[in-house]
Order: sequence, then C-alpha cells, then structure tokens
Amino acid sequence: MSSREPLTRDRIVDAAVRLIEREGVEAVSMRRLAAELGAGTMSLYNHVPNKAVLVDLAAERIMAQARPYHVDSDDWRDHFRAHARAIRELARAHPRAFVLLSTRRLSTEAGFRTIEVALRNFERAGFRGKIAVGMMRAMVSYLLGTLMREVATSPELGGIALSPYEDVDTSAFPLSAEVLDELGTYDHDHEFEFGLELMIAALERYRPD
Amino acid sequence: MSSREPLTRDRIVDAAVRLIEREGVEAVSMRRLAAELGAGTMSLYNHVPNKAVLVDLAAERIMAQARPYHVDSDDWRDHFRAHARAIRELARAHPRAFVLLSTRRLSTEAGFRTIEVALRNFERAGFRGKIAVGMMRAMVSYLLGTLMREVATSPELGGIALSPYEDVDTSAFPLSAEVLDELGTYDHDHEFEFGLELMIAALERYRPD
DNA sequence: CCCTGCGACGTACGGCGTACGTAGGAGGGT
DNA sequence: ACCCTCCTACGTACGCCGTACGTCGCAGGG
Repeated sequence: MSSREPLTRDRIVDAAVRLIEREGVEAVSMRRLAAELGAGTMSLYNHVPNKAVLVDLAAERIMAQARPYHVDSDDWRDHFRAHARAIRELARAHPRAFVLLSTRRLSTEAGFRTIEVALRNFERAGFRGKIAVGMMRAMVSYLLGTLMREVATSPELGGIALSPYEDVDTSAFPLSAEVLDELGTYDHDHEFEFGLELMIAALERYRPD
Repeated sequence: MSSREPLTRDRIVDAAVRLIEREGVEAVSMRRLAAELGAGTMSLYNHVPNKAVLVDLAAERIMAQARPYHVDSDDWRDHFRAHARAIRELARAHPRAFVLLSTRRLSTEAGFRTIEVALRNFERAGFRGKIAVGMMRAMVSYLLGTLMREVATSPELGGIALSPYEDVDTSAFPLSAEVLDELGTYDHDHEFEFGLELMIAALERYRPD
C-alpha cells in the first residue's frame, strides 16, 4: 500500500472511489484512506479541505465514468430505451456509489453530458424547452426511484434477503394477500422494462404529432 | 429532561422519532438519546439490541403516522391523485425522516395499509393481480424518485441553495444552455402534478376498457 | 548562505457504538 | 423471614471516527 509518489488530490480521490466501489461510502474514513495510500492521516488535509468535499469529488469522478450509449435507430423510443438502460447499467455497475450519486446534484460537466443527451432525445420525440425539462424530470424521477429500489433490494448489498412478510396478519388486507407471492418477488429486469414502457407510453400520449 | 418513569422501548423510540424529525437521522446517537431521556447510555441496550434496529423502529413508527386519504369521487384517477398527494404530504411533513423511510422495506402493518389502498385503487382502475403489482411498483418508483428529489433540493434541509451552474462551460451543451434557467428552477408543486398526470396518462393507455 | 513556504505528520480532543461487568432491587419459593 | 434468581440501570473501557493545531524537514529563491 505504501508508495513513493507524492500525495495528490487525484490520488486521494481515486483511492476514495475505489474504496466506495468496494465497500460503500460508509467504509470511507480519512484514516483508512491514508493507510491505503501509505500516508499519514492528516496529510490528506493538505489536498482536501474535509471529508464531505472528498466524497463529493469522488461522486463527481464516478459520474464522469458514465459513457454515452449508442443505438442505431431513428425512433425516439429506441433512444429513450437505450439511454435509460445505460443509466441502469451504471447503477448496477456501481451500486454502492449510485445511492451516493442520487443524492447529489449533477452540476458538473459529466452531469450536463447526460442532460444534453436526454434533451436531444426529447427533441427527437417532439418536446422542446420548458415542457422537455418537465418530461425529463419526470423521467429522472422514475429512473431514480426504480434504481434506488433495485439497488436497495439487491441482496449482495445487504438488501432484503428472505421471508419479508412473516409476522404481519394479512387477513385484514385481502387484496395484498391475493398477490402476496408477487409482492415478495422481484424480477428487476422485467420491472425496469415494464416501467420504462409505461413512461414511454405516457410520453407518446403527450406528443404533439 | 430527567424523568421518573422507567425506561421503555416505547419511550426510547419516541425520543428517537422526535430527534429524527427535529434534526435528522445523523443527529441520533445513543448517548444523546439517553441524555434526553435522563438515563444512562447503556440502559438503552436493555430495550433495544443496537442502534440500527432502533432506527428501524423509529422509521416504522413514523410510517405508522400516515393517515389514509379521503376523496369524494368514483373516478379512479381522483383516488390516485389523492393517494399520491397524501404520500407527498407525508414526505413534506417529515422530510428528514422520508429519506430514511424510502430506503427501508415496509413489511409492517402500516406499510400494508398503504399497499392495500393502492391495490384497491388499481382494481378500481381495472388492474388486478400481477399487473397491478407491476403498476404499483412503477408508481412507487416515480413517487419515491420525485419526492427524494424534492426533499433533496429543499433548502431548509441544507439542500441546493443557489447558483448551481456557474463553473461549467455550457457552450458545448446547446440544448441545455437554451433551458438553463429552467434547469435551475424548481416548482415542486407543479412538477409533482405534472409527473402525476403523466403517470395517470400511462395507466390510462394500459387500461383494459 | 539563509530565509521562506509548503507538504507531511504526530498528538490530542471530543464524539461515536457497544462489549462487559457490576450493583441494586423486585418477586417468588421455602 | 430468608435467600435466590432475574431483570434493569449504569460505569468503564476499547477501538473507531473527523479534524484542529503545532512541529519538522526540505526545496527553492534571495
């Protein structure tokens, strides 16, 4: 872990990103980071004002890793699907970091890249200006929501594992009881696509032409 | 702060809920909670196994505060709107707690109450069984997403305050530049309703009749 | 040659969650 | 009346945490 290179903001942020991806934000501590870099704890403070902005910087770095999607189609729906799936892949590739990103505002270059692509797709679909922003926000909300739920329920992250509904008397909830098995089951692929089509259907309904 | 009543799980959870609502989850600590109850720190552990489940219990308690909505209408759309707005009100009433709730699974009585109401509304709208569960999940995702965003961007919670897009060169993002003002502005009421109508439109499109 | 400034680091303080041991009192069995 | 058991309250202590502060060594310029 030791190294002869001098401490750099870059090196510190890199180490933070690696640690976040490996063990999650809660595993990040200044002491541990320093140890991993073979440096003294307080040396980090020569390059970073405090832990909060270090985490911000790490979030930004992760966001910058997002790669644009590519799709061969003129249909705006295909672009939506591809873009949404790309974002989902990002979330699944960095599940622990995603929760982090979702809380933060994306006012960086990388964030704008994503926004720009989305706006282009909305333009393709016939939405412009203010209405496009509203649509995008609704879309973002949906994506944020599903992906948060998907990440939160993935077992490898200490999410929900088994027998969630054991000690609740479901007799008072007849409709829930009817679909109890379904409520306890998650098919994330299917659910994501289902919701995505739902959103696209909604957009279609609002389209001018 | 002192009190002659004996320590109880109930009293401890209550104190935790109050503290969460006042200062957020991050302000909760066993020592502070004990002090607020006029008790020794370690006494809490006679009633609660550890902090994590204490926070879980607090989340559950807050969730149980949710009151059913009421609406005078036979139109399923009105029920959707009323239910969604009720959830939003809960989020706005307990913004600090909402982030907490959103992460956790709601396998309690209170959670089922909400699920049951939603399922009844979907039934009213013509959706049943598996498809209703899928719809509900899409709806939940959207609500979770918007409300997370709304809560995260509310300034009174240390959210985004001012001039977010200053040091980014927007010339590379023409579409974003065009709507830059819009991107920096939030009208949560309007956005929520807009997205809600979008979702309802989507459901309408999938309806059998 | 010295001086200045900066990066690296040690120490220390006040906080945290909680394992562990103890002490005291309440209740039941004899 | 006695004792024994068990439960609750609590103090101490350990190993973490973020970070304020002071010092030391070295590189570069005068």
